Amino acid sequence: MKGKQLFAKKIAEETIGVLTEDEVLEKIEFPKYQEQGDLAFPCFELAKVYKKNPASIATELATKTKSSYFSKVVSEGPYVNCFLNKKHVSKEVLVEIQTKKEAYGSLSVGQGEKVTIDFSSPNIAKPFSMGHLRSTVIGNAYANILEKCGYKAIRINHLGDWGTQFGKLISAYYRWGNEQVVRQDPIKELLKLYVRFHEEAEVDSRLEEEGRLWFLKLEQGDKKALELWQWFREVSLEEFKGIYKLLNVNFDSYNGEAFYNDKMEETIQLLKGEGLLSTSQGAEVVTLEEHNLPPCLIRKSDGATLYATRDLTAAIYRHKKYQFAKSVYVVGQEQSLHFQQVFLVLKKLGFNWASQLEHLPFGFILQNGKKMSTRKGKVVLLENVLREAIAMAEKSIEEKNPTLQNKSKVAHDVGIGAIIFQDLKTDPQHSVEFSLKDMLRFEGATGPYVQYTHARACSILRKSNRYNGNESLDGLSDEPSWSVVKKLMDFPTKVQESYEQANPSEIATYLLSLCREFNKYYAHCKILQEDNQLASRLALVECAAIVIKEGLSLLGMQAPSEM
RNA sequence: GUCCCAGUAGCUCAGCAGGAUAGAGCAACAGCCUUCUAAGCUGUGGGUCGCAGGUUCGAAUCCUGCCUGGGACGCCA
Repeated sequence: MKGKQLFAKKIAEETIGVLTEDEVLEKIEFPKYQEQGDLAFPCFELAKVYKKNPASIATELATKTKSSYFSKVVSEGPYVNCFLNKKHVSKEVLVEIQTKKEAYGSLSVGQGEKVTIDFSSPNIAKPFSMGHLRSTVIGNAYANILEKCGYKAIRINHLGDWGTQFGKLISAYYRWGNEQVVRQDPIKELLKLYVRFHEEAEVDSRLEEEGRLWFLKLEQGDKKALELWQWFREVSLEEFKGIYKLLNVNFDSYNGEAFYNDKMEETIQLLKGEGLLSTSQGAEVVTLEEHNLPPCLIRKSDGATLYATRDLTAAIYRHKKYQFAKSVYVVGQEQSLHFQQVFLVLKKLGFNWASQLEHLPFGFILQNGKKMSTRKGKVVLLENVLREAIAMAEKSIEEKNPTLQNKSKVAHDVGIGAIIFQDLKTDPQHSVEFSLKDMLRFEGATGPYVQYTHARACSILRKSNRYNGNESLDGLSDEPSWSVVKKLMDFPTKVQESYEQANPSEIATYLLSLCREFNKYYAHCKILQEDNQLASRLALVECAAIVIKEGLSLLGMQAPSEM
């Protein structure tokens, strides 16, 4: 990275009055092909100013740009190509990583400020679906990235534990439910009831009515309704916590929608006080005509509250409680309009912190090109998938490394890692077709591939019994190791990009490229070989292990040292 | 109908604050384990970057229109 800065400085010195150092820095690119060097500066812009052809400008600049940091600077067509001094730069990079260890790549932009991050948020009495998996792993990874950037992340699981759906469920339970049956396998039975409700409601419209009525009762504190709700919530949460344990995800708060019940009246009064509420078709709404958006529904015509009311209340509560610098919602893209509305209503209420709210949408998990639907009962249960992944990892270990210690722990880390990585490697915004086959794949561009690379690196370090990381090194200048060093140099930039774009997949794809380079290196160089480069090679292996482990940790994955 | 998102190799995806020869993985085929973990590495084949215009010295990348798929659009969340 310093090389880039220096290159920019040198170029700027030669183009005084035309380009500033920062402008040069912006234009510098990384050539695609190794023969073209490590850094490149295109001269098209200068050609316009100097009214000369870019190639001759490049030639001129190339001869003038010199530093002990560069091994050579040459022109190639309209580009000035810079080759860094491999030995010099690699030594500096390796020492930096060895010194900073897992703190390598950390940023301080957050300055310890708080960011609340609302993610996972499954619905009570429904199975934990693949869609919630996305929210969970993306949210958790983004929270880790925020922390890497100096923020204090507050992880909030905004449980879907309130709403009309519970009226429907209670109604269904009273119609067809049986306590014994539900106790045996709560979520599965409750889902059955929920699905049946929707099936029957299609032919009998009175059911919808009844469901709404039960929810109203629930909201008014009806004892029987509350008891059932409480029961549904408890058994569900228990099951969810099992999944979080498997995924190794923790929350600072499980305050779901119900938590805001007694706080919503205040929000409604606030809206009323500001004169924002109006009545429309019997419901109370905040109009957003000036933004060309449909109105935000605050209270239904039957007096019950809505999703938006709860989200408004939650935002206000969270700001009061945490004084966040940012508040992020990792929720599916189908809710984009909803968040747009909620954020605008808060702005209309005069909260200047409304601009610090951010919806981080993600795409659907599709089945045959269509969104999965819980209502029709067509869901793939996450827990089964996780268990299957672990079992497959176990089988793999039996085949490949039967004498491994800690087999079950490693199988867990690898199986879960495969699932998490599969999800995080694609851009969150993109919808993805559900594929069990891809999730359970351990070869190629997968989590286990990255973990395996790490384990290999660790294995070498273990075998080099004399290496302790304190040997003085003189750097490496061969091509295979240089490719790895360049990747290692990229890590801080990637951390920053993944933060700025709120995109964990930046880290995942980066790790794949680093591992690819490392594995090439591993295949082509004998590392444990007694010569005067041994310490440098081992340092390279150690640094690769550090960065891979830290990268995986940002994604919420473990990095076993053997597998 | 209005708005949002996507369309890159047979499949899954990178690349998209414009830049040199469009990259991986899977699948197919051909190789590499008496030497650091073969969950790996090497090679071969495979592309009108949805279509048509435009901006630019230069477009997969930016703009406009169209086509295709998905989603959202008042009492679900």
